Amino acid sequence: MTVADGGRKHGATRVSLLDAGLKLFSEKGFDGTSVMEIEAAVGLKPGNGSFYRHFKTKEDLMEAVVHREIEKVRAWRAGEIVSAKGGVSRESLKNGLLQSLEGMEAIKDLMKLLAREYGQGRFPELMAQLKALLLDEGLEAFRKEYRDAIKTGVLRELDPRTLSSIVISALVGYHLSNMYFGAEPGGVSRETFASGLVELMMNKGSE
Amino acid sequence: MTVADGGRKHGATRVSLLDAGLKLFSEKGFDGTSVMEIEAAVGLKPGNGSFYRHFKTKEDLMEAVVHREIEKVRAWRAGEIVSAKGGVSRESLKNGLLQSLEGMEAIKDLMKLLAREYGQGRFPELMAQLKALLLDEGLEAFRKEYRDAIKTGVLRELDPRTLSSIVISALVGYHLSNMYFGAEPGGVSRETFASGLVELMMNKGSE
DNA sequence: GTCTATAAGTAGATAGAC
DNA sequence: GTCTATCTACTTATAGAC
Repeated sequence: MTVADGGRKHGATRVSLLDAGLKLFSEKGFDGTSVMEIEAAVGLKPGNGSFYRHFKTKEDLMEAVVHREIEKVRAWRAGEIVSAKGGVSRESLKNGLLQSLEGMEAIKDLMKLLAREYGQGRFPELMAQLKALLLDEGLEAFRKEYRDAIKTGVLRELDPRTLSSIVISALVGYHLSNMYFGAEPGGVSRETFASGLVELMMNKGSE
Repeated sequence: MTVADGGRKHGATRVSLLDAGLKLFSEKGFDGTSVMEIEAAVGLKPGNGSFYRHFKTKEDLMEAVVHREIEKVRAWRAGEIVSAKGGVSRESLKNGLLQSLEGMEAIKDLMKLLAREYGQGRFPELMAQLKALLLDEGLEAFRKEYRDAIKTGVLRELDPRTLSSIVISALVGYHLSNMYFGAEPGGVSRETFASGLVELMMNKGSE
């Protein structure tokens, strides 16, 4: 047990419990998931409290689950700072949007968890962290990218903050609709959605 | 008890229970809300089961709550079919968007409830109804409105279905961000958001 | 229509054998 | 690190007095 990993305990069962926790909490909610179910999901005899050899409480598991997912997102973000140098094009914009949608897809369960538990008053610090990570940081990244592109006349003349807000809202809305209802809004595919959004963002003559 | 109201029972306590149910279920979830809490919220002595003189089960209250809210939405929609005749303008578009945002604001609790309980497997018919009401019908209304405006060259040349999907996704994303995080995405006000979105939708020279 | 009282079940959590 | 057994608290729901 090193200092660097903050006292993380190893063990396959612990990892399985984290996996099962993420899945069950996001599907059925924190309250809706019993420790018995979690035990059963990882092959432990349910109702015997073997769970408590790995986590102090159910809340404890919740925190560990979210922290692990947050680290995953941070790692993904770190490898993602490529930021198309050499100007903004239809293709680079579209790719950026699709990448964001894929990023959200990758943390589907985390987003579901957030949507389900946020505002309940429980885990306030955890949820604040998630909000900053998913909304604030994402918005800031878009804003920077669009600011310059607007100056060059490639993108429509619009306050970069407003444009970023619209774009990220559209992406989040599209993703959530997919996530919750299992269907693309209006049957519009990811590709078409991204292309259409790029079309709206760009000035007509621009390439 | 008339036939027309489907056997609705009158009584102030029942109405209070519906109000408290909507509030508590949307805030803390169905599982996270106990019958005791609901009783306490309406001034009944908690834990004595007086609740059960009004509703057969807790599930029963949930269904009654959602049905009442659905009726509210339908009534609101019915009075809403004004649909700016005489062409689409910047102002009429913006007003339409703002009206949609206000509509979502008005059913905030219902949307929160939907987000929290949908996909949990419980109340599947109820949730399917909500989805159709909020997403499908809203999208169809937008699509019809935009179809003609695109033909006249006022709006950008884009498949009406795609445009509707983008617009409704943006509105939903913006609203959810407000709802969950208590802050406008990027600090962009409703007015600015709607204006910006209209700007993106319209052709540059159009009025 | 609200109260007292309570039944029956299930939740989170612990002690200790193996 | 999993199992048996159990404690305590809380939940939904009911029976019956007023």
